[in-house]
Amino acid sequence: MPPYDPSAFPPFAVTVDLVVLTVRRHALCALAVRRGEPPFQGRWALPGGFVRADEDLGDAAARELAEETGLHAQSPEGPSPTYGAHLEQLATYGDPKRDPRMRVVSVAHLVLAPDLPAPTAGGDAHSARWAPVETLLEQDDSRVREGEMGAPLAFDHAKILSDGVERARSKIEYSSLATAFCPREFTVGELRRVYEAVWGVALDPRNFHRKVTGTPGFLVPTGGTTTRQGGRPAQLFRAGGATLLNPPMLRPEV
Amino acid sequence: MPPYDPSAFPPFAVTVDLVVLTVRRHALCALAVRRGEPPFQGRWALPGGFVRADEDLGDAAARELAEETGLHAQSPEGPSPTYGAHLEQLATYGDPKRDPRMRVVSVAHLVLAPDLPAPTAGGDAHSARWAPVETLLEQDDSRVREGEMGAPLAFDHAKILSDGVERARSKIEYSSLATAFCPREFTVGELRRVYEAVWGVALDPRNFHRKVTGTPGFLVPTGGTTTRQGGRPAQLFRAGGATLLNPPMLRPEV
DNA sequence: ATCATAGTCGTCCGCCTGACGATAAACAGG
DNA sequence: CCTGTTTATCGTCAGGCGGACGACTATGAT
Repeated sequence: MPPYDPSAFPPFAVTVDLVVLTVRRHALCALAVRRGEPPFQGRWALPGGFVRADEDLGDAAARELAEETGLHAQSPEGPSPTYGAHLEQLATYGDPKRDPRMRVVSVAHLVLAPDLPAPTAGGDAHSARWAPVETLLEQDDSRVREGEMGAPLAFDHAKILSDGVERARSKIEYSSLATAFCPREFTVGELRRVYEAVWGVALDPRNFHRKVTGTPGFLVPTGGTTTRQGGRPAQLFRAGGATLLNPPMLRPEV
Repeated sequence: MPPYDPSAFPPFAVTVDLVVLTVRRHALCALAVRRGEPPFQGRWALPGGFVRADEDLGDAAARELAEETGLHAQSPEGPSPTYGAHLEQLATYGDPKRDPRMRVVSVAHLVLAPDLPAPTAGGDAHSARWAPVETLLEQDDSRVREGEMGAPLAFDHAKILSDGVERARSKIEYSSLATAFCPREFTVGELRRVYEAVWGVALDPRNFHRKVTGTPGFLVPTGGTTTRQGGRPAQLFRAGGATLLNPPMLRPEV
């Protein structure tokens, strides 16, 4: 079987970009890296890179994630033996003008990770940091301010980040994915603060407690307790086997 | 700004594949085309083709859709002036071995269309037909039978079709997308048959009627009635402005 | 000892849904 | 014309779940 005539189709570069989300200090944060070369030199961007010649898309995303954060990605099917982050494909962005240099199609992936100490400056990223998603998104192109994080994200990364945040917000409604933001063992209150940070709302602690402990397979108690949040000791839980929440967790109106 | 060194990244071909779903004779059906050339010559596959050099991904999907079916795709943002089908990006498939000829990344799109007369044999597809999704999916690789539709779909198209069907099944739960399967004006019973075909279940006509007519913005009455389904005349409705159903339509257990 | 903080259990009420009876309006056939 | 069949539409009732909120518990801080 002869290979395609290379002139019969347009050549593309294919990259993966990562929306890595975590909850830090009651705020939903995303990982951003500072670009060290044109275009958009000095601007913040989502981590990412080229897909290698013999690499699947998910593998490329997991490799970039490990290079940027040291996180071991957890494949969607079956939990991996080591504790890691949730990784799933988000969407693909292929506007012909999204990269001024050439035609680049980017397959964006969404990563939900527990709070990490600090981004490792390893890899080819010159610097990396966690930033609240509102900070990264509020910079619209009309008013580019100077300062710490004053310019909008490079390329179409604001759109990608926005899509990733929206996916996370809706997905924790009907799945147990919010536990991906928590450490291996966590309390009901810690899980509630995840929902509050991702949705940007306040939830009633009593109704939340009733809901999550009453959903079969969502949480399994480990037997231990902790007082790391202050107050009365709270039971520790681990994520249960259930992945779908039925009925879903209801996001409060407006 | 210098362009990339073409040797600095691997070359990819980028295609779009379409999962075009409709409801025909109480069954969820997908559009399949017969391949006229290797690989998988003579086998059924999803319609699709190369993305052009200066074409966005959604535009390529809409173009392929028009070539295969004559359908005018309705962009996600804002209904287009002419009546058309719903089109959205589904997922991207990039296994290095998914096409034996070369590295091909396929951005699959999902199309929900009302019942069409018959697929137009135009375009480069040698033949096209609607087939129930179970027929297309039940052929596993272990037992390739002869006959009308006896072989599994080409490439990884069974996986793509399966993902598209799953997306459609879950999306009609919490959105008004089921109306995309209906003609411009339709009855509550016709809409119910859409849900029954997509989910493969029987729904209570009275509870369904109460639910859909009680959800604000889902349906707007046109004033007319029809007896095309037999029995007592039924009110005609058009899809309302609401896109999200809150609370969602509940899919019966098991 | 007192207060602040966080966690956990219970109660009440309204809304939604599933199950299902009853009526209405067409058509087919005798 | 009458009757049976089909589909549409309206009502009723009970159970479940979620929002609002009171009450109590168990820590650490002052």
